Amino acid sequence: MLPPTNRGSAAVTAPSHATHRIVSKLATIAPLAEGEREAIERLPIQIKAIASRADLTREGDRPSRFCVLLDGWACSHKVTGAGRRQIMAFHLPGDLPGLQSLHLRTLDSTLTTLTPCQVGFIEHEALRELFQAQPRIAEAFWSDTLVEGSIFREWLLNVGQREARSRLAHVLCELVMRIRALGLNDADPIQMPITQTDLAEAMGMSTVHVNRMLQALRGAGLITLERGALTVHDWAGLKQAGDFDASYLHLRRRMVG
Amino acid sequence: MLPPTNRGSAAVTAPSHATHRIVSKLATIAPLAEGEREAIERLPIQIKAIASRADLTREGDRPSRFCVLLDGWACSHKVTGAGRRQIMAFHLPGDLPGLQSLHLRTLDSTLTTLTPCQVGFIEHEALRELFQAQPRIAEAFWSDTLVEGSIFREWLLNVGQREARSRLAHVLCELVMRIRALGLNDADPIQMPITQTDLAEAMGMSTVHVNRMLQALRGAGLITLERGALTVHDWAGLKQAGDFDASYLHLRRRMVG
DNA sequence: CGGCGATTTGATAATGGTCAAGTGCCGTGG
DNA sequence: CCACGGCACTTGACCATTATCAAATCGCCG
Repeated sequence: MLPPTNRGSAAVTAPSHATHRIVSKLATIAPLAEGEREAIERLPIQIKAIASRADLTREGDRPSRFCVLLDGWACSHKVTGAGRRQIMAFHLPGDLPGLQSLHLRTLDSTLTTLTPCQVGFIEHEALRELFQAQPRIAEAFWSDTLVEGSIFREWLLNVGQREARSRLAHVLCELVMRIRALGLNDADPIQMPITQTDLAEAMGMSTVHVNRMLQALRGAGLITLERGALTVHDWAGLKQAGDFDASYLHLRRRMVG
Repeated sequence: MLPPTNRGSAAVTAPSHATHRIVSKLATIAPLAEGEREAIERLPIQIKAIASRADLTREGDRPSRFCVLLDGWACSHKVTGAGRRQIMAFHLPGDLPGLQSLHLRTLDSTLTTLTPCQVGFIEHEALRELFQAQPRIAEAFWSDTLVEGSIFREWLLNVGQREARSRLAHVLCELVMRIRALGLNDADPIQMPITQTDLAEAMGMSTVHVNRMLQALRGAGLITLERGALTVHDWAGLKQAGDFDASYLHLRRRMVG
């Protein structure tokens, strides 16, 4: 009668620190009443430790549950027939990657960890019941998927229209803003555990060119990025270089200038 | 006591042919019960005729209503600080562009007509009331925004990773599929009232290069596109050239091979 | 007929890709 | 403690795709 053993640690009832991450994330976007927060924190969640560079779900899967990233970084990506990879989104702690599976039958991108991660899994059914009981919570989750859409649009603008240096600066600005909005890493340097190849695949450029553009930004005195640690020396300059305006993130409170 | 005159025709109660467009569109994505269809068709809608190349809503607006495109083509786009435009999405009849404004305070892209259009406007309030009465309808609308997100991801892959010829073929495949799925234009040639400059701005390439790539596709015997009329001579070949797989459109019924 | 926008063509240039090789960092195992 | 191996990063040389600029043609509408 013992629970089945799983790879990684598992707990079916919510340690509230896990579901609380969801509340914090949603709170950056939509207002939540106290009762709503509590209801979300009572969601049954199963927590697992996942290794770095492991696929959580794949394109075409039809999962019966969705993920909450509790700790670590992940990304969603797709690959062309010619084998070229595009990272569609970087996921930070609190993100709900693949929430779309709640309403769309099949997943259209692959979800992969970039670092070792703590991931929470919540059954669609549990969320659906919660939505029935408290429809306003559904609105908050819906808002989250809408913000995700807004970020995709900005990425499309970025990849389609901005030249390499500006494109890179823009992505760095976004990551800094999102990390700060979560209150994860307020002090410099900011932990940014992704490779230059990851950045390249997110921006539709070659790794070599990312390297050179990083050097350009460093040379201009805007940033340093070494061993996964980013220091922004000139936030205004970086914003300008990246043509960055945070409104597309739809954050309720602005953190940095 | 006469109703105020508007540019274009206006009617505050729904002619069901207008709201029926919404039902048809949603039905391509999510199943709807008969009662749900009827409830949607009773939504109060105000219909206006809009000229070609006119902005319906702009980035930063906070509208109290959202649009249904009833007839004609439109697009959403954003502009970089350097003045370069990216079209984020083409909107066909039945589309609900800017539905995001229901939950996000400000719009993050500009909605512009590409042809003369018939547009329906529905107050957010009316939709919110409908969602309260029939939560399953909210799911259908949510699904629509999720499919929109899926399309953005595919566009990102397209713009970021596919070379020009393939990128163009992919966009054409998508438009053909979406038009066919709506049952708008089953016969060849397909009306495609957009300029090569529009295509260029959607794909992040120059107009000149779009022109050359169109010639390449024509030279390969795949299509002809002249005066807004597209004929696909070799659908399988076009799909292959565009590395096209329609699953990201999340259509419930597949129309074309 | 005139004019304007859309399309087409040619010539030139640049951004950024590819290829190849070398350096540095870090964890593993002897 | 040190040698090894692998991966990330860096650099240089070369080149391809695609942008830009300029001008001509076409088609449509008034």
